[in-house]
Amino acid sequence: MDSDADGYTSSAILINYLKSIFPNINIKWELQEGKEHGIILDKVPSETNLVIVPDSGSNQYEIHSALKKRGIDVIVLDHHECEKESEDAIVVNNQLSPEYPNKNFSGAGIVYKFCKAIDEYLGINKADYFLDLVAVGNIADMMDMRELETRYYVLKGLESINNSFIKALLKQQEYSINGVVNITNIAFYIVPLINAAIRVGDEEDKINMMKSFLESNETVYYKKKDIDEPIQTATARRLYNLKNKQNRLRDKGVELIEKRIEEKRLLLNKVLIVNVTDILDKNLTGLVANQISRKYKRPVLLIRQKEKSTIFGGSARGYEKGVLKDFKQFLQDINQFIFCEGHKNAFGFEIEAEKLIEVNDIINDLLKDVEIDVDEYEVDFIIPSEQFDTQVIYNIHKLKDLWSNNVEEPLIAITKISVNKEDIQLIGKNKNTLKFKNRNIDFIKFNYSEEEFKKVFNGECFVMEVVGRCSINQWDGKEIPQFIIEDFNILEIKDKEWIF
DNA sequence: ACATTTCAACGTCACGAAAC
DNA sequence: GTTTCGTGACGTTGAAATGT
Repeated sequence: MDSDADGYTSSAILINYLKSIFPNINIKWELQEGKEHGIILDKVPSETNLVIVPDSGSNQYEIHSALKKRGIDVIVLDHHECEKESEDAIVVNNQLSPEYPNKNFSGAGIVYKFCKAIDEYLGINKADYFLDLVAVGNIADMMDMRELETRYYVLKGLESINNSFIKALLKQQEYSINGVVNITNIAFYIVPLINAAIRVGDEEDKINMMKSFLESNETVYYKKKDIDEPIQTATARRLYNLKNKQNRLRDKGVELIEKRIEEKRLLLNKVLIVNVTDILDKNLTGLVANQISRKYKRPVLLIRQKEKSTIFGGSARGYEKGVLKDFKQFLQDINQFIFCEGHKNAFGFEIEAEKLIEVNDIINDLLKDVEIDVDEYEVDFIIPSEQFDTQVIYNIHKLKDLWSNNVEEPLIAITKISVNKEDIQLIGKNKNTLKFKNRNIDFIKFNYSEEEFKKVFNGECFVMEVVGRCSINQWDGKEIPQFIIEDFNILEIKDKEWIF
């Protein structure tokens, strides 16, 4: 099984399902150690009858043939693109089938469909019980949620969480999740825990995670409280701590890279290209790249020399708020990379070492007239403040369970807001939350420092435009509609404006 | 989410007893 | 008299737990 969240969930669906209908079935599972995918030939035990590969393995043609020669059947349950259908394995892959229109269904989804087919064959209905795992797998694998079938199963899965480990993870995060099990909360508070275990956990952590997904009824001694607790509870807590550990490691990495950027004066470039060979853990490259691009407000390429070769590989991040909205396309158009694969603003790449300097020059030339670190927002709605009311907020909030990958919560610009100085304040324990009221709606901006406040709000009345998102603040049993500011602009400073 | 508090592990240093 | 070894106090560090 693959070592990513979709790999874990798809394998768990398969094993849990098979065990539920064939209680005496003998299943052995094997974890992939690194980022490799598919079957490892040497790890297939000699007495094996059947190998099933969830979430990968479509293109392991030679391995399929080798296993076939040993008299072992292979079933591939995959959603990754590949050249052709293997002749020596049974391949279930939505990308290969012209008959099956849904190309945005992850490994967990394909495994579910496979179980559904067994259901039909046996005249039973057991696969649906595992839709919670289907949901987590598809959310984790960033499937396009505009795909109606995928979204249907995801929402259905989240309606009833059956898996004891997902339950334990939700319990661990109950403070943040606040009882709302929707796509956003799974994506922000559950999936990152699984990913943290995969990135910075050790072998034992990963095995415990899989056991937990497999509904193991093992208990673990919890020394601090002197009790035995279910492995699911212990693992959920462990993953939470691993997430903290990951954050610390990430921040340490960011510090090192920042130092390098300064020493090498890399900010003179429009796109940051930083060599991180030997100074940054491989598993953290993407996370660190995120932080760096956010901090310096520009796209970043963290590169690393591939062992014993002249090729550099690495992790790229676009600056989403910036002028370049599709960094991958931008780099592909330069035509110098061996490949760029992944999402628009988060992807991996490889390039010949000798081309790096040239690429840097090309980028600087292409962007020579562009101010790279300026924020530019693509908003979904522009609403003049006099048309903005609480009804808008309620209407958007009603849809909160739909927000997901490619179905993002709308980003809204409110224009022509006029506020008097005395209606603007810094609140909170740390005095770092900006708040003002306009036409009876609270506008909030988090993390706004006192010195910034003094510098910017220097005058009597301010005309501004803001971009941000609608939300409803639930506090003390009350629901208060509010607008969370992401960024704002002051257009004009005037004398005080009287309402009457 | 993030800050703060608590806990556990580790290294090191000093001291003294035992070994040489 | 010198070296080695073990022990325990102490401080440092990072992990884990808790609190809001």
